Amino acid sequence: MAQKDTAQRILDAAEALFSEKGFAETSLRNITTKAGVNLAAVNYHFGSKKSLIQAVFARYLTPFSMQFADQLSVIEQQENTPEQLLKLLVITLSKSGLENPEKFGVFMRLLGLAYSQGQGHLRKFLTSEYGEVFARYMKEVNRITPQLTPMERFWRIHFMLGASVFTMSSVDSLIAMADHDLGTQSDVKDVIGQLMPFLASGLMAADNNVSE
Amino acid sequence: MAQKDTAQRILDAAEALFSEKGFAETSLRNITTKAGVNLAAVNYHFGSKKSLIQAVFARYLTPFSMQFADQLSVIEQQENTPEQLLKLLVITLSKSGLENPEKFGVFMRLLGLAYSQGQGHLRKFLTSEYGEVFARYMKEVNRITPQLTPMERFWRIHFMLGASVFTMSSVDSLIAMADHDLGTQSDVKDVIGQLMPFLASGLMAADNNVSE
DNA sequence: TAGCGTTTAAAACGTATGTTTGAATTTCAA
DNA sequence: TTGAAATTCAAACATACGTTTTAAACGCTA
Repeated sequence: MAQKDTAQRILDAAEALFSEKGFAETSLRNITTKAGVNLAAVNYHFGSKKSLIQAVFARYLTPFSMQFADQLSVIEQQENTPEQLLKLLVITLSKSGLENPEKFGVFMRLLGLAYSQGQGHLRKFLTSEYGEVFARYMKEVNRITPQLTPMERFWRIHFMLGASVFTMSSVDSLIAMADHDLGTQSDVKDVIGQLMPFLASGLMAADNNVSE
Repeated sequence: MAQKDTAQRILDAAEALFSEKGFAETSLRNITTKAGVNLAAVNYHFGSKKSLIQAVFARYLTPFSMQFADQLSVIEQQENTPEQLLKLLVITLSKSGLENPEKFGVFMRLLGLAYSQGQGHLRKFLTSEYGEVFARYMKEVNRITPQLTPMERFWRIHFMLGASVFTMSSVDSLIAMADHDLGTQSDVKDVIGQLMPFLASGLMAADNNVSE
């Protein structure tokens, strides 16, 4: 290798800039300047900007999905609470290259972008690569929520995902806002501590027959 | 006017394209082509692309915030349930130019973009224009959740906002997914019906002292 | 109708983007 | 050490962007 590892430094710079400004707003010149590599290195190592975006996700998601598949084998053979299933996600995230809260926030921001900005290629790439593991997790959610209709379960999962992604996408500025407004001093772990009972309660909420 | 109303047709086209592709991904040529007007008309009527983005939001939010301020005066003088406060939001949204679900989805998608893509000018514009009404609403939330610490309340509000924005941002494709997977046939009203008890339950969730 | 401010039109400007090129350089096994 | 492959580099390419310019067309009032 020439000086360290060009491809990895490109990934580092790209992931940081993507999570800050989005995909279209981040130019290859931004990335290569921050990475300290030549402009053409992106197309040499990754082929195109689209492939680079996919590679940024793959670096997180491939180790995560493997770790997650392992943990699922355990969970699948016991009874679980909603909090346990949620904790499995959080713990696996922290064991697959996302140990420090900063990386975690970046990852969640990327995940949010994949939903809001990912037009076609990203969506297809993600579902084709990691759809299977997700399906196994959903089976466990079904097991612990037999009282829910499939429709209720479907939507509540997405509500939970939305609350998580939205919050963690801008968790730094939200923490700053909270600390400023409330005089507290929180970190990402505190936020996750607040988030989990909220999600569990929402998932298990009583019937939604609201009287007019 | 020349043929109909150039400025309004620009706003229509811009709002549709912004909500589909985001701000940076939508060019003025996309907008003016869809609107059937000349390229220079955007800079003539709005001054710049940034001002156009702000104008797209103002067209929704200005009538909404006025309607909302009125409704708040009523709410402020009675006891309310979480569901009532949530319903106030939904109803006001549907009474201020967002009556049909399609428009509602577009609006929520724009709101999500304002969070994830709005760098500086949008954030400043929104808070300076509509921050006051939001503060009044928060006062009512405080009233009905005396058992929550300020920190719990702060985070749960953002969790609720996140679930709403995230879901409604891509509500069309989520509905399509649900209908495909479950064989159902839902609309935006159904999703809101699912969302409200989820949010209310999350907001009122019991203490978050999770045992290890 | 004459005149004036408003609005539209087509074209061009300067800049920034993703990508490609071809030569220079580095790497590493033979 | 040598030579082929892998990598880096500066430069240029073609394209798309936001914006500006200049002139023509329109709408309205006097």
